[in-house]
Amino acid sequence: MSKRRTTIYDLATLADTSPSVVSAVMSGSWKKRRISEKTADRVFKVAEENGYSRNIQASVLRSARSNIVGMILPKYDNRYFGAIAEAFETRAREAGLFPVITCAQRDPDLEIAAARELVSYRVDAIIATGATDPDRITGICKDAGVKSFNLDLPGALAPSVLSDNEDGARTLTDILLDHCAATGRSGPLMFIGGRVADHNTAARIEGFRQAHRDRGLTEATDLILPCGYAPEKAYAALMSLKASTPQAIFVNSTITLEGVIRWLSETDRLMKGELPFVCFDWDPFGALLPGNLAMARQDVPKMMSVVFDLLSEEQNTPSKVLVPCLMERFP
Amino acid sequence: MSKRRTTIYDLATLADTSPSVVSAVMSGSWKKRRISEKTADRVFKVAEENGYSRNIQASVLRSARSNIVGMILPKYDNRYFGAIAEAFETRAREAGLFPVITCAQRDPDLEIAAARELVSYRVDAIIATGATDPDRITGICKDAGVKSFNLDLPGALAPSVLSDNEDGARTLTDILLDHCAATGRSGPLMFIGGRVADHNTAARIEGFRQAHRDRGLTEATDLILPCGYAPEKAYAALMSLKASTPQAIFVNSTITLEGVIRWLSETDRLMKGELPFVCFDWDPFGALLPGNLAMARQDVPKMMSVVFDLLSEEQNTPSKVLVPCLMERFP
DNA sequence: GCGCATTGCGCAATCGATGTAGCAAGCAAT
DNA sequence: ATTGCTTGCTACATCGATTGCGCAATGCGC
Repeated sequence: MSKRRTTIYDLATLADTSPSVVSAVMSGSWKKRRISEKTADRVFKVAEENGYSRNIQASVLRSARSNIVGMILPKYDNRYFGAIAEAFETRAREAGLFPVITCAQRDPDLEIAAARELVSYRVDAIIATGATDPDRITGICKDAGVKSFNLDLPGALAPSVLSDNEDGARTLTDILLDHCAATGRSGPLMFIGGRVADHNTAARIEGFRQAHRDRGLTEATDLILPCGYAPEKAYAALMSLKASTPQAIFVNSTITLEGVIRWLSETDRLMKGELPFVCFDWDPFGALLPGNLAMARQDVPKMMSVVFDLLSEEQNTPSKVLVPCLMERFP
Repeated sequence: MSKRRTTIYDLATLADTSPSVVSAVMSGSWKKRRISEKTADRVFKVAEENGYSRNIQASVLRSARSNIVGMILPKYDNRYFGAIAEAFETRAREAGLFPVITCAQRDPDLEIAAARELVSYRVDAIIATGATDPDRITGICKDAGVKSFNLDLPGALAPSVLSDNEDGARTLTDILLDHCAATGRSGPLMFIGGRVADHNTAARIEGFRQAHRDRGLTEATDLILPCGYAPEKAYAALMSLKASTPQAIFVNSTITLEGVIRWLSETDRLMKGELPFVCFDWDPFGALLPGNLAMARQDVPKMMSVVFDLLSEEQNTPSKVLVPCLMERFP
């Protein structure tokens, strides 16, 4: 272990040339530097033979740009964030950048620590996904001259890319209401999951309300339960329901859906498909559960596309892009 | 953007001291280096005021160790790999290391490229998770004097940590066989998903067979379908079933389960819970599907524990640790 | 045989942090 | 007054790659 690694100086000696030439050859800038093909081949050969690997730290130290992009992600425990992680890595590589993801566990302090850490690594940009305090992260980036972007949750100080939550929620609610009308259900709908302070939850509640208003219905406010995202929270909220159970449910995320399903299952309502529901966010198994009418699948590839377009622009001014959700409807 | 960043030289001027002192203070080694508390406080203050952030590239370049650990992961699209990613990040941070995960999309070439890239970043160690060719990765690491470990799939040249696939499969099969006996089913069981060349699939098939042998049964070999992990593959395999349908199914992964469930659902068998199954790997929604008898949940925290214990050891000699699965049984 | 352009390459400074070696000041013991 | 030790700090070389500048050699036209 830990033998000294081959450097451009070693290769220069072996290829009987200078470190500058080796550097130029290995970094790909050798044509611009007018290195002859013959010399370049010689360098490539000895590099190959000696298992040379460029020291990126040294390279980054010297040059201004690091070609590293950082992403702060809350969790890896659902398909949405998993898809974001994969799409991010793919696009970053396509753009010739090295992707670094760091998971902040939905912990505000960890988010800030992660941002500082990424800045220490001299990343060219940070994408803050679902951050609790995006503007604070943007602040840290600005101090260091690092571009920053918000994904999934918007901030006021940097470009933000997110799903059109309001429109998605309106469509989902329409599906629920149509189904109720068709099956002769007339009671109130329930909205469960999320936090009111959370931008996305607020937007989805607004969409939920609007769908009601559009039909001249007044939704029962007491059936709106933004009890947090965690499955246990939703489960507890449902168990302690005082009022009569709802006719149908709008579930705010797949994480919340886990709790809802547990409740449905334990109260013997699941298999009968007795209680129709829709869900914001998509999961392949969740899609197959009885009673599931539709899921709003967020368009991750499109969102990431927009982010990387913004990334390639020179300036880094606040803006907000809404990406429509894809609707997955089940028979 | 891209204003010049504050360095230890700037801080040295501002705090009226030398760069060495600033370096010692910022790296935390100032007590050992006998810097007075007064001076240290002065440095801390100007660092704070100027939003100083240490240049890790410069630091790593100078010192031998980088304190970066890399992980190569196939995908982020299921709970198992998601849990691995999170556990890895958590443990790495606890150990004072910076975690970098890179996703190789189950692509052998990308795996190798990823290994080379991580080596370029001078990582102290690489954990290859579910790699198609772990020994090749170990080779690249050895050339560079980097420690390497295999997770989930074993290699011959580096320490390997994986689930006890054979034992888990045997237990799962026992559950299936018990259920069949109790419900008067006597036909053959089916094993579906995975690849025979894949170590884990082979081990699980062995466990599956053993459970049969232990009861004096001869399982029908033609019902062992290692058709790959992808949902579509499993779906296609099931659709083109010539023989009579099996009495019960052993599903080799949650990814494969997606295809199985689609088939069950489309052939109208799912909701009736007509076809009992078990599954290697766990998923919260999958756990609630009708007919699901049990899932083998791999003990990710324990596996990661073992990996980091090995990581802290001096040598890096091949070995193999099997971690038992946790069984989740459903009523 | 002179001037000028082009080709191919090397020199040396530089990026920012680290740590060894060494120096000056202060104090105590002899 | 001298020696020896501690304290608190500074100077400087170093890690490995990059890059502006310059220099020698060659080709070409006249």
